[in-house]
Amino acid sequence: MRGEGSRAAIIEAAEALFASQGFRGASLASVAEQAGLSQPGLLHHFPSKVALLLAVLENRDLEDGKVSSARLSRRGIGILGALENLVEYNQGRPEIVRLFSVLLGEGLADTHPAHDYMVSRYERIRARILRNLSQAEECGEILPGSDLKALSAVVVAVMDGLQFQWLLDPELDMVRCYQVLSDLISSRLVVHNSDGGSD
Amino acid sequence: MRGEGSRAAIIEAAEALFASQGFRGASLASVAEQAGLSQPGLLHHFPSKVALLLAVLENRDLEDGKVSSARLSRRGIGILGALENLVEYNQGRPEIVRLFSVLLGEGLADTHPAHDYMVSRYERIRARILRNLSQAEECGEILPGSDLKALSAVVVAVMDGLQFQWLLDPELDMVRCYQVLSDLISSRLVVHNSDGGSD
DNA sequence: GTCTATATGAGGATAGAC
DNA sequence: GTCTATCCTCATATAGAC
Repeated sequence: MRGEGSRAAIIEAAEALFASQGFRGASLASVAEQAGLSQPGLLHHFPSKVALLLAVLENRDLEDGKVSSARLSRRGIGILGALENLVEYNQGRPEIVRLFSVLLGEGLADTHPAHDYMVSRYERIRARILRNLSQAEECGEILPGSDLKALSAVVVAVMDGLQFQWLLDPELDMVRCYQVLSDLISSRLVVHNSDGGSD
Repeated sequence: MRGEGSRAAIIEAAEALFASQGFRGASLASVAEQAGLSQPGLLHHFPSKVALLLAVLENRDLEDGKVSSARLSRRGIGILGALENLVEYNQGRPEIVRLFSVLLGEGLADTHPAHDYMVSRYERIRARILRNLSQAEECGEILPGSDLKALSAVVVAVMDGLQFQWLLDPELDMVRCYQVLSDLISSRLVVHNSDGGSD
């Protein structure tokens, strides 16, 4: 009981402290304290600080996978609305957004333990959006001839960039900003039939 | 001679090392070594590590000010093209882009010495773009009724977000991606007269 | 202006008791 | 599974000689 409870408490504490101080900035002792045990006690559950970081990322993938598989399952152009939901969802959990933003910055260094994770994360995200957009093009939901690969990168870029601005200035309304992009795409690229396109 | 030369060498070295390792990750000793002197020798020129960081940022503002005052001086909707030039320019200097991206991530923590700098930096950038877009609206260059404040944030967000993706995947073509957004804005919001609007 | 030497502290990780 | 005690390394910063 106390064993598994500790592990979860450690991951939760690490999430919070890596988010607010970064991986480098947060000490194992501070994580341990917040989790309610000693620093060597923490290292009983995770062999090293890097292992703890990887566990935090793995745990996030797990948690987010539950939500996003439901939220992002829409096909074709519906991805734009699904991502808007995600932006709205994220606006309610600044700590998680901060965690990824901070680790994204740190992870740019190719020697950082989160580097490979970030590289594949963005490959995956862009590929997913591209798949939806390509599908939308094939179905005639959007006009052909656009550079959908570039568009995918733009959509991801806007979401990330807005997060940084929002974290620096909580007054900024990410949803409203995202909608500006989404509306531009819809009104310019999307075919608006009366006989619908989504299921 | 050796005095001023050292100061410049230190700032250059710090720029490179803060970019690749972050402010926290780079040690004063490593900066000093790359600048060709000892760590206490470095601290003769800058009283502390934080002072060195602020000097690096100040120096960047100075250097970038020279270029950007020339590049970004276009009025009204011309800002979109000016920013495209900036994206292209940035694609040729990954180290500077990395510096800002890394420090942006670190600077999210409100205790980080670069935090205040980042907050005012983004306020300033958005305000500048908003000013241009408002001007464009008044001149009739773009259709009235858009949320130009949100649009400004979106434009900035794309530029930043693309930089992160590019740093993780140098294959990504930032200019091409930026153009996708720029084209969306132009074709949807910009009034295309035959009698022109820019001087 | 630059150096060597050093003070001082923090952080990650290990050893071994309970 | 958790603790205390400890080791080792590294980093910032200072003192004082040249």
